[in-house]
Amino acid sequence: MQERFGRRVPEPTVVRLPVYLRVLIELARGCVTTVSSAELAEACGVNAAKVRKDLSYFGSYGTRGTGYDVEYLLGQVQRELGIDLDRPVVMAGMGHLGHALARSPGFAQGGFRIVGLFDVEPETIGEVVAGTAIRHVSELGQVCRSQDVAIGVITTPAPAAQDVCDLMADAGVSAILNFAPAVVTAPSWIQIRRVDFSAELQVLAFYQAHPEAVTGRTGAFASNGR
Amino acid sequence: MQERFGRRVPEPTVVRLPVYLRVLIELARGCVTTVSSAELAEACGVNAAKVRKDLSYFGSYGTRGTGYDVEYLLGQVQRELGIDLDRPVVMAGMGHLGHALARSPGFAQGGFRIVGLFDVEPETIGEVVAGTAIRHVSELGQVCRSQDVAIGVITTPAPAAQDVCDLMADAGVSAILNFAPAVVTAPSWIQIRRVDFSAELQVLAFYQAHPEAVTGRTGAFASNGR
DNA sequence: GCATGTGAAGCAGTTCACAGCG
DNA sequence: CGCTGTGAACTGCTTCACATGC
Repeated sequence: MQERFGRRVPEPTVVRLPVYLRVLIELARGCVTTVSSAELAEACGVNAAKVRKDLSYFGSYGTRGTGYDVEYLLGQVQRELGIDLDRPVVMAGMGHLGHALARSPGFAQGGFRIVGLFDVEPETIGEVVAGTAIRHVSELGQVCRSQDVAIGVITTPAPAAQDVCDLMADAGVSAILNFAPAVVTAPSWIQIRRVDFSAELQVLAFYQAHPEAVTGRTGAFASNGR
Repeated sequence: MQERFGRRVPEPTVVRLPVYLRVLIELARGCVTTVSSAELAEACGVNAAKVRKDLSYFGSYGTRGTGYDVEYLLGQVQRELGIDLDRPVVMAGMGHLGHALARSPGFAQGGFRIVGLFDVEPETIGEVVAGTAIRHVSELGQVCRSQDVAIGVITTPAPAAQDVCDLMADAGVSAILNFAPAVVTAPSWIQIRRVDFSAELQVLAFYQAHPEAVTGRTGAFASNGR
């Protein structure tokens, strides 16, 4: 317990951390001071054992017989997610999706700072979104390098996604969040996560067509009985 | 082999199907007629054994010694995903994100048909997006019931998400795709998938802070060596 | 000969169940 | 006494490796 390095953290655990964080913020806002693993689990739609195991990868943050102190646990989860650090981010593709995401509270809230917004359309270039002017994508490399940007977000149409990905890779970006409906490839040291609207719809459609295949997930992505 | 029911399909397999579909469409467009599991795997960023196992859940679509016929496999994957069917969908929350998604090609392409767009802002109501006029959210229930809508998409700000979810649940929707940065709950028979921009960023941030924890995923969401 | 399809082996994440401690 | 923290059991996805069949 309580080792910053050592125990390998399973990816599903990492993916659940933001969910815990969101619920903890909600609890703190509601002036709840203490929460048990069972209550936290309920609110996140997971089970209590999973909550305890997940948290145990990072340390012993609870009090036996009582539960977890909301404020303290909140701080610990934030620290684990590295939210206290400042993380410059660039985004390419400033259509509606780019606009929506650039303005979303998720950025500032997570310690992410937009240092560059890019597009190719002459009429959008110069427009200021979330306090940053949209520039031509040809400037992406220079901005990334000068500001030491590690995270890039792709919100272009599918055909442009791979080109933008290549630009980001060349500019030294080491993590890419790809919203374009395309599979992009990059050198193996670059971490890519895809967020794919139509793929998600298709998964729902699959389970509509095959109700017998529904895994009774009570996971972070599922619902549970009110 | 070749049983519509019987073998349980693992969820990770279901999630990969849309990726295969996307790559197959790309191959077909490029007039590629045949593909091996190794080639398909390469293009999707997974390994060949996984491709073969995944496809085997649905039938024997390949030819030994040759590979898979692209057009035929494409059709089979589409059929498995139920894309041939017509699926009415409603969406609530017509800000930038709603606009972007409503216009995205993922809808029509996947057999999804928008039958209702909803918001509460007087100035957006009446606006026509993707051929459908935005209505007040109070009409959501009536539209869902009359058109037998099974899939709902939530693109509202976080505070409205649970209310909209409740409306959809009451209206008989059985699958919800939630883009709002909030954890919503619904009766257990409703399937919910969350798509959370800031959570994804936070996951990337975690791995930036803990490079040693990176699982060498060559998954559908990762990259591989060009 | 070559690539699929698939049991069997391996491994990772989940769940159990209880010891430990406030 | 209650709830956390965790080894151990379990479940299920992934990977292997090879028989099968074009």
